This record gives sequence, C-alpha cells and structure tokens, in this order.
Amino acid sequence: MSDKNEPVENEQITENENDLIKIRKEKLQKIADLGFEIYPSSYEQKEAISEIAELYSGYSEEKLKEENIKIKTAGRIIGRRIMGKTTFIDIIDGLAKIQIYFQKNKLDEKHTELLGLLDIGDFIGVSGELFKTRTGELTIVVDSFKFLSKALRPLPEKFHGLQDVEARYRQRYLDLIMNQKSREVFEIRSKTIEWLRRLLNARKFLEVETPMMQPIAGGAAARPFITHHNTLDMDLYLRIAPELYLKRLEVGCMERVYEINRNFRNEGISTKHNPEFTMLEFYQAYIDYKEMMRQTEAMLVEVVEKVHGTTEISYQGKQVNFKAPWPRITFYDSIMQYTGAKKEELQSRESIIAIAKKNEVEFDPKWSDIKILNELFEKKVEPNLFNPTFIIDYPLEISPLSKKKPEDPNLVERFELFIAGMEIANGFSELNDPVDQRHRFEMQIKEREMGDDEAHQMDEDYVTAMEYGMPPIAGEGIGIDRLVMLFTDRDSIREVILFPQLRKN
RNA sequence: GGGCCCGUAGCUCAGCUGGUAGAGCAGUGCCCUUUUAAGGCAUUGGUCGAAGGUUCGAAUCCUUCCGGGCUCACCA
Repeated sequence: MSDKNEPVENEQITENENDLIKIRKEKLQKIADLGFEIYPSSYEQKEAISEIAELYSGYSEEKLKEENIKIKTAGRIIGRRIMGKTTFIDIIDGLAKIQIYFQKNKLDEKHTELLGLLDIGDFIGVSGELFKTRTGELTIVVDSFKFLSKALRPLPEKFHGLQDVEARYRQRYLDLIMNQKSREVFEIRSKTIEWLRRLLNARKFLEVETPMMQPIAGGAAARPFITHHNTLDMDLYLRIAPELYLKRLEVGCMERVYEINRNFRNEGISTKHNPEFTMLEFYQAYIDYKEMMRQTEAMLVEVVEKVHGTTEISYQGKQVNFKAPWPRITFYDSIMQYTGAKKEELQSRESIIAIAKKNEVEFDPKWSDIKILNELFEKKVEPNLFNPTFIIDYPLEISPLSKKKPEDPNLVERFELFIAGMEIANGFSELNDPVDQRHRFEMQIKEREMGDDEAHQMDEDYVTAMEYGMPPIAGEGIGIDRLVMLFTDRDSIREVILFPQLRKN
C-alpha cells in the first residue's frame, strides 16, 4: 500500500487486529524461530488430491497394506482432530479432500512442535503411505511434512460454512474454500465455455477479439458506460455488443467468426442482470436465421449433453427438456396463444389496448403499439416458455439490424431463444443492404430524438463497410451467464459470476 | 429509483412487548495413538452496521445514512 513504511500505519493495523490474528502471527514467528522457512517457494511433484482419491479409493485396506503406496501431496488445512499423541488433519486442493494422519512417535521434535503450530487454513505439503482407517476412509499416514504458507485470518466455521450472501460475493475466495457447491458452479461455467469453443472451432469458426472500447456503442439497444482516453483526448464507450465489428469482419471475408467476452450495459442490476456480462456472438456467411436456429439447437443440445450427461435438466424444481426439435412460434402467434387474442385484434391500436387490459398488463398510453405488444409478450408469453422455444419473426421497429422478411416487410427474420422463462439467445438474418441500413439508423435517430436514449446511433463507418459489399449472413448472441444459471440451477446471475458488481463498502 | 425484509463474537445464529449481551463452532490451557461436525474439563473474545433522537435507562422504540437480499420498473 504505502512505500513510506510509516510506523503509525503499522500501529493502526495492530490495533485493528483481533486476538485470533495476533496469535496466528505469533505462531508464524515461532515456526520461523524453529528454523523452518515460513513462505517457501515450492513443493514440487505433488499429486492432486482428486487424482489420489480417484485412483485409490477403490482399494481395500489389505491391498493398500500390500502395495505400500507412497504419496506426496499438498493443500489447505480445513479440519483438524487432535487426539493426544495423534492428529488427523483434512486438507483440500479445491477439487477434493483427503485425510492426513500424524503420529507423534514418527516425527522429530521440531516437526512435533510445528504440528502444534498449524492452524486451520494453513497450507502444508505431506508425504507418506496410503492406508484406510477403521471407518474405511482413505488416509495418508505422514512420514514427513512441510509448512508451506500460513492463514493469518481464521476460516469460516466448518459445519455451516460461509452463509452470508454478501460475504460470499465480496470474498469469493472464502466461498470457494468453504462451499463445494459454489466451486462446482464455476467448474460447470468453465466447461460450458470450453464446449462452446470446441464445437465452434470444429465447425471452422475463427475466434476473434474486437474492441471493447468503441467510439460509438452499437449493436444493441442499451445505455453504455463512458470512459476517456487521455492521450487521444476522446471519450470512448465500453461496448454494449461486438456485433458491428464482427460484421465488419464478414465484409473482410472472414466467413465464420465468433467472440466470447464481456459486454457492458449501464442499466439496472438484478438477479438476471450484471453490468458486465459474457456473451458468445457468432456470425456465419451464406446462411439465414432458419439455418442458424438449426445449428443453435444442435450445438446447445450437445453442450448440455457434454456438461450434464443428459438432455434433461432440473431448473428451480422444474424439468427442462432440451430434446430437439424445439418449437418455433412466431412473435404474433405466441401472443395470440397466450392471451387468447385473435389475429385481427393485434392489428389496430384500440384492440391491442383492449387485449392488454383484458390480460391485466399495464402500459403507458404514450407507448407505441409495438411496445405494448412487446410488453404483452414479456408478461404473458415469456414466463411460460420453459422448454427451449424459438420465438421468430419480430416486428421491424425493434430490430434495426436484421433483414426484412420478403413476404412481409413489417417483420424481420429474427429469432430469440427462451429457456426456463429466460431469454438465452437472439439471432437473425443480418441486414446487408447499406441503403436500408442507413434508413434504419435514421429511424433509430428519430426514436432517440423522441427521448429513447437506448435507440441506436448512426454508425457511418459501419454503413461504409457494408457499402463495400456484405455477403448474406446469419448471426447470434448467446448469454453465457444465463446459460450457466440454467446448467447450475441458480436463480441469480451473481451466483455464476465470480465477482458480481456490488456497491463499494 | 419504488416497496418489503435483513445487518449482534472470526463463522453460524439466539436475544428485540426497553433494565445494559448469549450459544455452538473456531481460538486458548489441560487430558486423550484410528478420529472425522471427534470427545471431556476449564477459558478468552463484542464500539449489537453508522450517526442522531426518545427515555432515568436502547441491541431492542423513532429518524437519517451505509451495506445486503427479495421484488417492481429498465434491460440481455
């Protein structure tokens, strides 16, 4: 913190320390006084605890005795049972736990003292033979051990673990030590992303990285974060989507590209929204949104199978069946289906308002017809879409970057994928007509002038790129955090993000 | 941002129709060579989120602020 080494500061730290920390510091000093290195730099060739468990837990007591299996491993102490001349210690390496058995008559005087100076939370390296205790637990009986690092602060309680939600998010490291479930969430998160990458790579997609700091924040309807570059003396926006850059790459004949990274949206925080969130966006030339849906379906089914081992998962007490094919329902049909409205009732403003009232969906009279329809969709349709469902053919007005349907220019070739009532993906046949694109941006600018600060800005540079010629493309964004929520049965996005955004404390 | 709920020992929690703070775990000391939420005996530890107010007296009642959870609004 300070490079001045002011004694005042040291005193303050000491004053703030409670006895538990003081005692642990004294123990560390005693360990040093005994001649042990207190922060040694390595403990090499150690075996993973999870691998030891995997390899040998099936062995019988007799077999272990015969084979004299020597083990060297290391980890953090999370439990200790002292019984006079013997001590049992549990250590973990993040994936698994193993029991270590110390016998005083096998240790020299210095190591006996060292054993007494260990605390829960400390790191040790041990070597010894494997055996099974009376109760059948795989255990290492120590013939030597090494002190590796000290925990000056005590870990949370062993039985209840760390329950305080705020502490679990702010001090995620403690959550990961104490709560195996939490650790598993991030294993599944990693696996999910790994499999998405593998499947895309197998389909000859190229992984790319496009700017996270952009002069115009485009590609989605959202308020951006603003930042400033000092040397260039210019304001930049943290990206709300990589979309317009990835499509510039399509102009550059990169036919299949994808990017997995963070987007930033300066909006409300909730159990389903973190200001920074992870999206997979991918674009493929020469296909349309229908083919994109087929590929999405195939890919997600495979990811679920790889990550979960089955296509049926349980989410918040309900079953979600990923088995293909997934239903495709048009935006308007879905509203009719769940509100009981007839087709002609969705045509005029009066009847749309009547439908909203009949379905007890609140709206602002200033809203456009489309916005009221969208509200009907979100309130009456979305919560019912539990098994994976594609909603297709959205109104033009809310889709400024997608291609019109040839047979109905008021609709676009767009789909959104809903699972467990959550929007998981959004994709469309990409608009590649630069004249139409400029016109759409102009429509958005009008929206912006009417007070919608989430409406899209004009991006001349993007239109210019398109004027050089853009092939037919379909593109899609998949919300990784929400997908992981599904796979881990979590109802809050904060449970699947290691360090979710919180107020400063 | 609105509504409801929460903040007490390192951790998990009691105590809250006002009388000045408790338990379990962790810690410390002693006993214990197959325990596993080990056990037994003893024991340390608290600006009761912060600041005001009411009161003879506030962890408890009131106000404001800080932090969190759920929810509504906005969004993915």
